[in-house]
Amino acid sequence: MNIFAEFQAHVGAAVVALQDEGKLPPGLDLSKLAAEPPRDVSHGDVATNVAMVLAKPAGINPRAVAEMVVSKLALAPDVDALSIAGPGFINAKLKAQVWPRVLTAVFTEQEKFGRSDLGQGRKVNVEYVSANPTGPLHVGHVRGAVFGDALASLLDVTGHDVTREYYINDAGGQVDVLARSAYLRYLEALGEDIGEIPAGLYPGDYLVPVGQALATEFGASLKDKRETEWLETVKTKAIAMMMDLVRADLASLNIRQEVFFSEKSLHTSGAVDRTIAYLESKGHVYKGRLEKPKGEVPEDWEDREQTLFRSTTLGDDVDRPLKKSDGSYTYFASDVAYTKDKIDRGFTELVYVLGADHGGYVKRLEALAASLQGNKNIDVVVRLCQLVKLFRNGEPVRMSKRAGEFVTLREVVDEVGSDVVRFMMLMRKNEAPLEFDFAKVTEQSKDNPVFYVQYAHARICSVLRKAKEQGITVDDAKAVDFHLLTDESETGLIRKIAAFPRMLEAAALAHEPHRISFYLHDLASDFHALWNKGKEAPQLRFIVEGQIGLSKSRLAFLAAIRYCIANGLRILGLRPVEDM
RNA sequence: GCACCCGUAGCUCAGCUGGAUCAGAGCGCUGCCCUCCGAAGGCAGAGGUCACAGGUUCGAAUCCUGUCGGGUGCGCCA
Repeated sequence: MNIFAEFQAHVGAAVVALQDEGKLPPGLDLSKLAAEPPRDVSHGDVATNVAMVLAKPAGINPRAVAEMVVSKLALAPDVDALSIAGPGFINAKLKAQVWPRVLTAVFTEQEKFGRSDLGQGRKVNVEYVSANPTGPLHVGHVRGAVFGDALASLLDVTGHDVTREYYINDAGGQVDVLARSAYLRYLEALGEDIGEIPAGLYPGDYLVPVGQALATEFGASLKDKRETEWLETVKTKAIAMMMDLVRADLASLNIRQEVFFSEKSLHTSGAVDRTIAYLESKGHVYKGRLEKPKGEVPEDWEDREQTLFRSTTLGDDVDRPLKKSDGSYTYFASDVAYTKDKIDRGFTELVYVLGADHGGYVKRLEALAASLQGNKNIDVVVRLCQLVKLFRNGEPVRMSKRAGEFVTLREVVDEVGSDVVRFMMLMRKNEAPLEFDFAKVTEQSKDNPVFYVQYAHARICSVLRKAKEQGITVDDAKAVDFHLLTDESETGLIRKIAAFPRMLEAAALAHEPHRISFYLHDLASDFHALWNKGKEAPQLRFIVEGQIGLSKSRLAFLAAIRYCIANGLRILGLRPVEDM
């Protein structure tokens, strides 16, 4: 149940009715129409901007439009009073009966409360993490991983057909480096003294098990061969083992992607050749020269003719090379085929969650989709996640890339827990940098938002337990009289609950899961306030001595708040706790 | 040089895709609230020229242009 969506539907119907009567012109664009909670509760329960939206295209002044719409809306169910305010806002006060209905809806929908069909089953591909398979994930990957996962869940509950995907960069030079590094560990496992790991190779000891596995599987058979003979074998094994590592890291954060897409497969299947030939036939590929880069010029820069993707005509800054000087394909060439593959799989929205350092990549991804979409309409949504700055007791945590001395994802999760990591990553807009202090996020106080929200949930559970001990239980919404909830702080909370579905839709449209975190913090805050009110005003407590009817309605009300918090937390990928 | 992101209270940040007495929350500071459902909480006070200057319209923290400041990136790495 979404009172705002319902009201908006009434408004839409009113407009149609007025058009039928010839009072409003046909063909008006209603896409900007909104029904939302007013800033100030004293204005009412729902507000709509119809009049302002339609005034100009209809050529009628806003107040007049508002009056016409009001005359129709007066007949709508649940509407108690309407008023026109300011430049033409229509404020509606809803009948008292809606609030009990909201609570009844939550109580019956339970885990499903908040879901919607906003996306109408649209096929959305959410690609996130996609870290090179050369080692365990580190802190730099955490934010994108959590963000992508939460966003995918958010799109899922709002009616999208979501696929969570990881692109494995298993085709470039860095996996050759991986193979050479693993080969050293293989020699080590065979008993050779390998000494210090040479610069340019991966020194991390997470490759030791790979060496051992190679030794077990192949014995000494790879030992005296030339690199060209063992490279593929070692590479395949190493990548497979690194991906197991990555999957385990992700699992520690409760993340499970369903598709792991291999870049290499795009080359072996001929998809890269095919797609580039296709683009060529469409005139998007040509031979030409690029201007010298303006910033720091690479040492080996040379002016040469090359195969280019004409992305500038589709909004990019420069055309993008598809082949290196040695004739092999660039990384971008793989992306051409990969994008085509996604489109062929039926996705019409491609979401990319990338690190902020990939900002320069956005335009070419958009250009790519535009060149490959054919008669479909493909939306590309790129979300960039800013850096996470690590602190411990206010002091920045130093990291050195040398000697594999970076903080791993696993270390962070092991220290503070998956729930804390996830919530903290979502307490900021993705474009804003984020500070993460190991000490603060595990603090058990209101300063810690994760704790604060979980505490509200646990407190509710505590009351429900206590009530049960006293023999008061609520199983059926019909047996509850929600009209008994009349205190301001109660109705305020009910309004907030009623806004939950709308909040989710808005967050999904904006691709901003952090809104859920803020909503939950807000809801928890209102709840804690109500709780404390009961200390001074005993009649506001949830369990009121001698008043079973009132107590039951309060308990059912609490249960509704609980569903809201729990559902929100689950979308963010946290487990609501009943006890702490 | 160009592109993208950011600039809101002393600090960390929200601001619901242009809405209304809208300039907000938390921390920090000051003063309060447990005989009582979990004080691991709550209430109240103080604090800002929304970086700056123009523009768009009924209306701008939000959109456009320019300036200043911070971050990221800029062919043959992935």
